[in-house]
Amino acid sequence: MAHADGPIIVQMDGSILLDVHHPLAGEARMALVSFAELEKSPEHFHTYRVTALSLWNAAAAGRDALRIVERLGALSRYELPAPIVRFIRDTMGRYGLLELRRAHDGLILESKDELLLTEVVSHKTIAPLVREHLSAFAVAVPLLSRGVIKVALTKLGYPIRDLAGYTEGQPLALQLRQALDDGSPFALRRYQTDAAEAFHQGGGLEGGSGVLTLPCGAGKTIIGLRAMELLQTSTLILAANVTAARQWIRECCDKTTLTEDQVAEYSGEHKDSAPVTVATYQILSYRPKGSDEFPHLSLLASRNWGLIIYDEVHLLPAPVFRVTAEIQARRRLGLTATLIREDGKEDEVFSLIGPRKYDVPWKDLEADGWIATAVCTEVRVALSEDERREYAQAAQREKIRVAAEAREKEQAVEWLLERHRGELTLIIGQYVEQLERLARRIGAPLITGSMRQTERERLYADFRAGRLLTLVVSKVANFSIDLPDATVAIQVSGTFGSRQEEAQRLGRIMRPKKSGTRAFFYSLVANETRDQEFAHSRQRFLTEQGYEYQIVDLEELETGKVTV
DNA sequence: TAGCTGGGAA
DNA sequence: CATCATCCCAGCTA
Repeated sequence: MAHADGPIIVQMDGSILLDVHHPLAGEARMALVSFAELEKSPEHFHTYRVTALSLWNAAAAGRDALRIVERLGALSRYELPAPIVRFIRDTMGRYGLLELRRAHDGLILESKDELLLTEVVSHKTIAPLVREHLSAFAVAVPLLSRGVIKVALTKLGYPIRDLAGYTEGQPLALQLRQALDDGSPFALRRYQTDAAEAFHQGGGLEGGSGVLTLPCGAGKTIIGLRAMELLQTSTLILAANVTAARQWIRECCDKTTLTEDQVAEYSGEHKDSAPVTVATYQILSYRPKGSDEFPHLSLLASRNWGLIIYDEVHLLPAPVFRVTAEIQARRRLGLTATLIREDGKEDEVFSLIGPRKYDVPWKDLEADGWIATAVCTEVRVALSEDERREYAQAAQREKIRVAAEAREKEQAVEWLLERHRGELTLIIGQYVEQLERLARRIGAPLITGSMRQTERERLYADFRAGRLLTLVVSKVANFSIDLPDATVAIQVSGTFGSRQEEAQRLGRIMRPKKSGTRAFFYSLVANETRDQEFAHSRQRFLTEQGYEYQIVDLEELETGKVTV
């Protein structure tokens, strides 16, 4: 039932406006995030959109279309447009109309809807995969087509419920430890147990493939280890870089009963294999030039893996997708902070790894004290007259850089450093030249990709120990998990619209602090330029998670008109 | 055998 | 939309 003063407005085109100043805005956002995606987040009204994929994820999580429509109606200011109600019902209703089951030597695709089955199997992407027509309600499909057919049917709009089950994999006994080497007790947090359980439940059929989304610093690794403990089987872990890979190895040895010889690294440096093997995505997608072979992909078939863990699953490269399509009988766990792929292949993650099984909102962890309370501020600076002229004359792509490198950002950095004097501060940016200039000006060391690892570690150690309070870092901050945590982060420039990157960078200051302290995240933006557009695009994911950016002008800060 | 450098990839 | 990371490998030195 619509209310004259509801917080949301559902429009004919499928967009949903949320009045962020409404008293029920928080509640509405929580409801929306479970079945819609945030598209834009300007100051007063945020725009969400229900998409097929967001609805299927909701359906896979057991949500009901009627309940969603009811909830939407209750929060809506006006009567829901009929086409939207229909879209939600139809889309969610299509999830699981087709089912895939295991037969003696292959797979059976079946549906209670005879017409639907006839229609999809005659489609040009599906027809070649059909081996035999068994009845009006079922066709036979070869085992190896399991992944391909799932991708094809999701693209057709009829995602399959995959009930074909899994191979058990080679058994491997392991337990999480009760206490660590230093004697401190080790126990899972509630949401970690729940997330692993959500992945596992349903046991042999539906459970065992899917994605868990958790904030940076929520302990994704621990959840992976718990999944291994639930399954007691040999496991292949795929990580985004060697630092992360080694982190997994350390955690396996520290926090489970696995011994060092049971855990191996498979990377450019080491090509070892063990019941638990950790490999990088890059080595799997390595192809010698001129060749069309992937020499290391055979790792996936080299052992009878019972579980494959995809760390940072949003980074999964194309060749790994292809093999993943062929190993659909292995249990698959995807872990990520955002699930957003900047290349738009979310539907393939959905089809090949599995639907989202559990989602821990950032604000929930904040409320429970597992991550710090973050205060986000967008600080606007002006272009100088010279810069304005340069900006006006520059070609489209040049404009981006001119705005991103606005000199007044340096002044803003100095002001903020003064404001947070004595606190551990990271200054993060995208252009090395800009960062070099900035580092010189404030007299702080700069870390970029070209600095050797040993040198970086020395600076990180100084920073951690508090001997060094300010550190300027390039995109190294997007990747390395060994980067120390700070209480203040100042972002001077970033990749076009990358929500992933913004989340990572905020994550740098999210480790829980001593009680009472807060973490500060500043994003510096050049006024009246494309810098703004990019900044807002980047902020979308965190806005979806309930973070609000206070917008201030540098001038207002300097004159004391506003405080942060 | 280890450690560094540079090229190429995605 | 380009920039800057990363990684892997080959080839070199010691």
